[in-house]
Amino acid sequence: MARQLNYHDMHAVFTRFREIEPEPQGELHHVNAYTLLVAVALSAQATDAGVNKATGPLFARVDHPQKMLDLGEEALTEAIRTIGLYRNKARNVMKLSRILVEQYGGEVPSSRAALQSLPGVGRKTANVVLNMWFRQPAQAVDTHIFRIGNRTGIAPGRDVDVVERAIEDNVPAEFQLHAHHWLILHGRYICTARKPRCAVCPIFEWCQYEEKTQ
DNA sequence: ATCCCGAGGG
DNA sequence: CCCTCTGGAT
Repeated sequence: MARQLNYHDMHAVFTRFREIEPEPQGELHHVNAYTLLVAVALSAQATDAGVNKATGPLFARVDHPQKMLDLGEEALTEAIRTIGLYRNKARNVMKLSRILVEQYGGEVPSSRAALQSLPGVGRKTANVVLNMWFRQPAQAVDTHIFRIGNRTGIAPGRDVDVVERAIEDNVPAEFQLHAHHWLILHGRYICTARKPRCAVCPIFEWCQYEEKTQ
């Protein structure tokens, strides 16, 4: 496993990310806090492109938890069938929508505890909503960030909560808010799981990945 | 540790 | 064919 990069190298790495993309954006389609929450919940073990394909038509009509209740679980299941794990996801989104209507006035709560108490919403999903909607420096650790953290030395750790803490503790404060999307986009397009594109990697000189090419 | 699960890429 | 994709609940 890679060693944690020191402060100097961490600063250099994120400075490079910022030079390439000053305002990194997520790629999950959404129109408000509710649709963001649903989109992120649907994105488990699925690609953003795959989720967007299903949520485009869905969110055009359903952009509020009450409308989701009106739509019904059968129709939702059909609408998201092309996404993986669709039965569990449809069931969870229906339950979650009911809770939002009955307990939160149809709004998406802004506390981690409230978010994580929703069915189908774990720590990662809660962190993404906290980061993207409520603009908190929450560090969601997904498959990309776990892989990259360990390959590069940006945030090494055997499990996700160790990686999450490594990011909180070692990413310089000025980069905390955008760290999530910089790392996601790097993982999606450069440091891919299968054949990482080391030849075009902007942080190659700091990377500790033992199997890196070039 | 296992299950859920379709789409896309190699 | 096999692997991967912004995980969560049991």
